[in-house]
Amino acid sequence: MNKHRMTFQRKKILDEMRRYPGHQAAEAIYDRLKAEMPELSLSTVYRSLKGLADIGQVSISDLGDGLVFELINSEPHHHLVCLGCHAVLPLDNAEVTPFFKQIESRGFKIATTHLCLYGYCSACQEKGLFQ
Amino acid sequence: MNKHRMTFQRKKILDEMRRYPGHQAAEAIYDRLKAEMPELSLSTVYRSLKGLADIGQVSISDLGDGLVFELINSEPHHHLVCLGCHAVLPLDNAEVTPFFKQIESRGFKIATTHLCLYGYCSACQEKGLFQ
DNA sequence: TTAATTGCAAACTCTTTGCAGATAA
DNA sequence: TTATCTGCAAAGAGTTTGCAATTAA
Repeated sequence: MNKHRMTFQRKKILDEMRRYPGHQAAEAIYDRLKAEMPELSLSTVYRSLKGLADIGQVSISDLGDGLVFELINSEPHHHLVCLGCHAVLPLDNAEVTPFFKQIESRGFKIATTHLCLYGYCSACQEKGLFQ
Repeated sequence: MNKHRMTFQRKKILDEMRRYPGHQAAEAIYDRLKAEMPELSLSTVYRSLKGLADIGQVSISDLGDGLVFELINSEPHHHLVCLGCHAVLPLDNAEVTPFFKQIESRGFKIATTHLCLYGYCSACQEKGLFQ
């Protein structure tokens, strides 16, 4: 496997990843493409994503819930997740960047582009919905 | 499952975790205990660790290479996980606290006590093991 | 042409579950 | 006593691999 071919399946997978930026499981991509490509197989999705990772178009990470794939150019995006009401609040990248930069200044190159912090929103704190 | 019993197996598992502090896979604990408890089963190790997590003695995380279990020490502790070599590097709480404090200053109370950031250690960056 | 890719099915690893007997409280 | 726990085996997820047919370059 030295040369990489841009097959119909891989084009479709890339298109689909552009349509849904951010981390995605192989099966999520597969499920959505399956509608228009009923003969597509999940192993092709896995192999294509690894192939796309080889040529630097896709990143692969295991963030603790199975492999997730992401287009290399996706914008960093972060969230605060409320354990009380399950609200998902945006966390501005500008707020995260200095923290990441500080860590990177000592040699560790951070790949995390989707940070999730868990806790309690102000409404749930007032309701006493924490610890 | 409302009450938790401190069985022989769970005592041994706790002892073993005290002997090897830090993140451990269930199978690693199982393999070591198997020597002196040949009848021990891996499912008992998994269930005991989940039981110990229920009563707050053990934490469970998935750092990208399967579940790992760790004795709880009340201190928040954070890690940098290398996607290249799976090294787990400590991230000092003092470095994380100001970032958390800043977010909390706007009303969101963070409950996350074990932050994991994924990326590439300096050795893997040199090897080109990223992107 | 021909090495890379595909779909399918089966294999593999890690984790969970059902069950009947054993045991801590 | 009795709800919880155990070992075993089997089931489940998620991911990978072998194979013969297909296809991009």
